[in-house]
Amino acid sequence: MKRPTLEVVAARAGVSKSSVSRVINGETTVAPQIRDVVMQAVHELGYVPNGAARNLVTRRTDTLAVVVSDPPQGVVSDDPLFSAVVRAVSRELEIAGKRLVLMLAESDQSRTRVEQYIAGAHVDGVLLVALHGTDPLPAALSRQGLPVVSFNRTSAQDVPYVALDNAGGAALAVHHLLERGRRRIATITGPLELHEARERLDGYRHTLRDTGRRSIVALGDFTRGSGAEAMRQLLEDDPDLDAVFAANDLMAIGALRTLHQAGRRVPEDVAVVGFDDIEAASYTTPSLTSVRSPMADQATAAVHLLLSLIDGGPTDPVIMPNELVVRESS
Amino acid sequence: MKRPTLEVVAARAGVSKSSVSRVINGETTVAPQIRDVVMQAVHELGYVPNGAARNLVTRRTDTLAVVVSDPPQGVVSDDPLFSAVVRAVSRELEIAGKRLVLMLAESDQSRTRVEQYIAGAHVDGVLLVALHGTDPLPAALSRQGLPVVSFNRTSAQDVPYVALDNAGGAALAVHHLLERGRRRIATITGPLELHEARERLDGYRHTLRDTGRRSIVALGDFTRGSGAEAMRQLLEDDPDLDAVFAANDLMAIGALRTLHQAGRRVPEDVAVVGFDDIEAASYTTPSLTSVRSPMADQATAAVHLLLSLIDGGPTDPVIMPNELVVRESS
DNA sequence: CTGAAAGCGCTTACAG
DNA sequence: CTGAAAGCGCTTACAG
Repeated sequence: MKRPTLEVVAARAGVSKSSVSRVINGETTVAPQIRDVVMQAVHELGYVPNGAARNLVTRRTDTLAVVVSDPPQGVVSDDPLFSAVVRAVSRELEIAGKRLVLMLAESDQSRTRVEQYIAGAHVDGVLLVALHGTDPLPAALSRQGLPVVSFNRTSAQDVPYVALDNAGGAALAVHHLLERGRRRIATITGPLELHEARERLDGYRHTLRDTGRRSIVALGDFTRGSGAEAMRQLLEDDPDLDAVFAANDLMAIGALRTLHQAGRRVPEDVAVVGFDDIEAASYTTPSLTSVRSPMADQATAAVHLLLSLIDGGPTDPVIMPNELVVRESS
Repeated sequence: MKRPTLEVVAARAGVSKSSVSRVINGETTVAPQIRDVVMQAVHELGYVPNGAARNLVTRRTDTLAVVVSDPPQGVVSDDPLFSAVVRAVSRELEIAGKRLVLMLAESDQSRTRVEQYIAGAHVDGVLLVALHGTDPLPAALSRQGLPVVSFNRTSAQDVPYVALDNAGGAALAVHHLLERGRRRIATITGPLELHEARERLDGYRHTLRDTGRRSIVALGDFTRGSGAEAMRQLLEDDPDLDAVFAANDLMAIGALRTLHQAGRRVPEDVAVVGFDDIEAASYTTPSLTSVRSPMADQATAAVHLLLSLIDGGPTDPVIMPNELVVRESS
C-alpha cells in the first residue's frame, strides 16, 4: 500500500493541490468548506506530508543537531550528565516542534562526518556539547554559516553559548565550609586545560584569599581515581586539613574513599564538598554535599538560545547560577 | 554565499549533471578523467549534496529513529541505562553510516507526534526502547509498514526484538548466594507488570525450588525507596534471612541503607546482590555485587537486527546473556 | 479565496 | 561510458 500524496488527496477532495497544501499548513485564507472537505480526505487516506519534499522546497527541516564532542573515555559522555542534558534538550525541542538528530563526535573521523552532515542541509541549527574549550568543531561548524550554539564556553569567539557560573559555584562551596568552621580547606582540581576546571579553581582561590586564607591545591583530572590519589597527597602534605572541595563529584567520591582508608571521619575530621550533584552523590556513605549544576535548565536555555539565533533574535551568552545541596559529608 | 548545487558543479567541470551524480555516488562506470575533473570541481566549490533532494528521489534517508517510550519519571529514562544505550546505538549507527533521530515518548501527546513523524517518511526504520510490554507504540509503528525493532520483548507479536536473559541472570545471582553458603535468600521484585520484573522473579523462584528451598518475596517497583521499604518488611517478616537478591541495583541500594540502619552487617550478616550493574553499584559501601546487563552489547545487537530487517535479512529474536560482577556485598 | 504552473536539487531509466 | 529528460512530492508566487 503506497503512501498517498498531495495529489491523491486533492483528487479525492475535488480541489487543487494548492488548496490541500494550504489546509495542511494551517493557512487562514481557506474557505471553511474547502477546509472541511480536505480534512475529510486527509483522514480517510491517512495522509501525512512527505518530509523530504517539504524540506526541499521550504529549505527548512525543523530538525536540530545535538553534537556531543568528546573523546570516547571523555568527561562529558561517560558521566551522568549526558543523559540529563540529552533528555532536557529533547523535551525542549519537542515543545518547540523540532526534531533532534544526535551525533557523537568521538574521533577526528566522526568529526568529519558531522561536518559533512551539517553541510548537507539536513538541519536548521546545531547545539554543540563539548567540554574542551579548544575543540575545533565550534569554529568549523560556525564557518558553515549555520546557526550554532554551544553548551559551554568555547574558544570560537562568535559562537553564542550557555555556561555555568563555575567560579560562583566554587565560592558557594568554600563559603559553606567556612561557615561550618573549617579553617584548612584544600581543593582537588580538574584538568586545567578545561575552562570548568580553571574557573572552579579560581572561585576557590579568590574566596579563600578574600578571607585571608591560603590555598591548598592538588591536581586531578575529573576521574574518581585521580580524586583518590590527590586526596592521599593532600593528607601527606597537610595532615591538619579539615575540609576538601573537589571540582567534581567523581573526584569527591574518590576522596571519600581515601579518607575512609586513612581512618579520617567525614565530616567530623574532614568535610567534603563536590561539584555537579550527580546521582551517585546521594548514594555514597556519607552522602555527598555538592554544588548542583542545573544541567536541565542549562540545556533548556541552550535550546532557547539556539531557537532565538535561528529566528534572528538576541544571542547574548547566558550564565547559569548554581546552588549548594548540603548532605552528610559537610 | 549560497550552497552550490549539482548543476553548478557540472558547469564548472564541463560535464553533465548525470556524471557528477555518478561520481558523487561512487559508481564505477565513470571514466577516470571525468571522475578527476568532477572531484576537482567538488573540492573547489565545497559541494555537498542536498540531503532533502536526495532523500526525495531515493526514498531513503539513511536515518533511523530511536524512540524511548516511558513515562517522565519512568524506569528507562531516568536511570543510568539511558546514556549507555543511546551512546552505544549512536556509535553503531555511525559505523553503519546511518544517522540517529532521538525521540522521547513520555506522554500520549508525544506518542502521537512520534507516529506522525514516522509516517512522514523521515526515517528508514525505528528502534524502540520501551520497558512496558504493554506499550501501544510497537504495534502502532509496525502497522505503518516501517521496519521496527524493539530493545525489549513486547506484546506486539510481529516486532523483532533483543532481550536480556532475565531469568538466567537471576539464577546466576541465586546460585552465587547458595555457593556462598546462604540458606535464607529473599528477593525484592520490580513492578510485576514489567516483563523484566516477572522474569527475574521467575529465575529466582525456579532456582530456589530446584534446590528445595522456599522463596521469600517482597514487592518493589524498581525505585530506591521501594527497595528500602521492602527490605524493612523482609527483616520484620523473616529476621533470620541471610541474603537478598534485588531485581535491580537501585532497590539493592535502598536495601543496603535499611540493613545499615538495622545494624546488619553486609555481607557478614546479610549478603546483597543487585541487577543491572549501574555505575553507582561500585560507589556504595560496601560496593554492590550485581548481575551485569550488557546494555551496550544489547544496543549493538538491536541496531544490527534493525539493519538486517531493513535489508530484508533474518529477524530472529536475540537473547543476551548476563554475567555476575562480584563485589563486597556478597 | 482558488488554481495552474514553476521550481526546489537531486537520481535514474533511457538512448545513444 | 555519457547526456537529455523525466520525475520524486511538495510549496509558493502569480493571475484571476
